[in-house]
Amino acid sequence: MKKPKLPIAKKRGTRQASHGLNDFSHTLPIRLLRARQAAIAQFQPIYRQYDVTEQQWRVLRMVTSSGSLTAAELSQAVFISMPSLSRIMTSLEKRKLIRRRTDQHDLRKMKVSATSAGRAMVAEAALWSDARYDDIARWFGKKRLRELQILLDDLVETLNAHR
Amino acid sequence: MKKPKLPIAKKRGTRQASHGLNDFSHTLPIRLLRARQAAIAQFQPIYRQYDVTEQQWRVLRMVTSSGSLTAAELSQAVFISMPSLSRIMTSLEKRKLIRRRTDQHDLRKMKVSATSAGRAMVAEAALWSDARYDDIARWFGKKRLRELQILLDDLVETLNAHR
DNA sequence: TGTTAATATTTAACATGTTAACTAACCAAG
DNA sequence: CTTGGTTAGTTAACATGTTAAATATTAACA
Repeated sequence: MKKPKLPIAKKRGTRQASHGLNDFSHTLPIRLLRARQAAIAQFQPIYRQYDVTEQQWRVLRMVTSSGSLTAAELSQAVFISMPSLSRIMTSLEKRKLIRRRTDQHDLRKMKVSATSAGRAMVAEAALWSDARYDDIARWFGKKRLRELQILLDDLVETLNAHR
Repeated sequence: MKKPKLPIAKKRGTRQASHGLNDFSHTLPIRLLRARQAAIAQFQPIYRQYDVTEQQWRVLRMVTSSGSLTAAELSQAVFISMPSLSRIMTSLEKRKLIRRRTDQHDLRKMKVSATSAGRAMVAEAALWSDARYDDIARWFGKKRLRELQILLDDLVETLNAHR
């Protein structure tokens, strides 16, 4: 309620960093998108090297680190919708990096697990990935990074509470 | 250089909200993705009502608020790649919400502008959109929201500086 | 001036995001 | 045991993200 609207954030010559709330091209969704792309870009060389997409990497890493999950559990964990996950699993299965089996106790469920080839690949790539993650923490500051993560989680919680 | 590697963040039974740095399923890219989806979800009713996607809305709003831009300028402003933008413009043009004309001074460039129908639609939808944005600021706290935005911008700057 | 390099946009090919429809298997009554 | 509702997963259809190639135009310069 109210709309003082600020003096339009005094357009500065650079037209760069105005942290205003209603500057189009700098809305919250766009900021989050930009941050995500910048973050992913840091890992791009690794994805290239192993010929996987960011999403495939998320799936592979999760499947490798957990014994064996159902598709639904995996979907939740890596935050990829079931339809997308279904396609990704098909492609990873073709490459023999993961395996899908129907659960013996509930024939609707699919248990997903990594092949030894998949495990080997992730083990190798994870070294680079972890190092990159440490770089980011060092450059940005561990404290600020943690602060950002908490804010992000809180934002999600707040928004989901109001739906 | 160095790898103290922390005591693996002492696995806690819950395996839920640890704000740790290397908990799969809670990496920075996934967190940013989740936050973005939660934010977009707040505006979904509006997109539905006007039958536009989030991206189309970004384009429409920017085109409407700026007199007339080139496709490249628009692409930068709304953070959508030229290939995607090209398709989006085609679809918005079919719906007669925007117009494309070749620049008279440089026949390579395309000037994009909103039709009066496009302007009318955005003017109406923007009321709802702005209200939603204010809601978010109120729920989450203006101060924290600004803090988050600054952190996001700084993260982008930091990451882009190290490429 | 004629060749070549650079710029702006589009198209193509493929992976993913999203919504809805579809299939198969479970499960709770009756 | 069978009807009807629910759950898990896939498929379909369409929009977008991404990379590379294609086109057209402009700029640079020998």
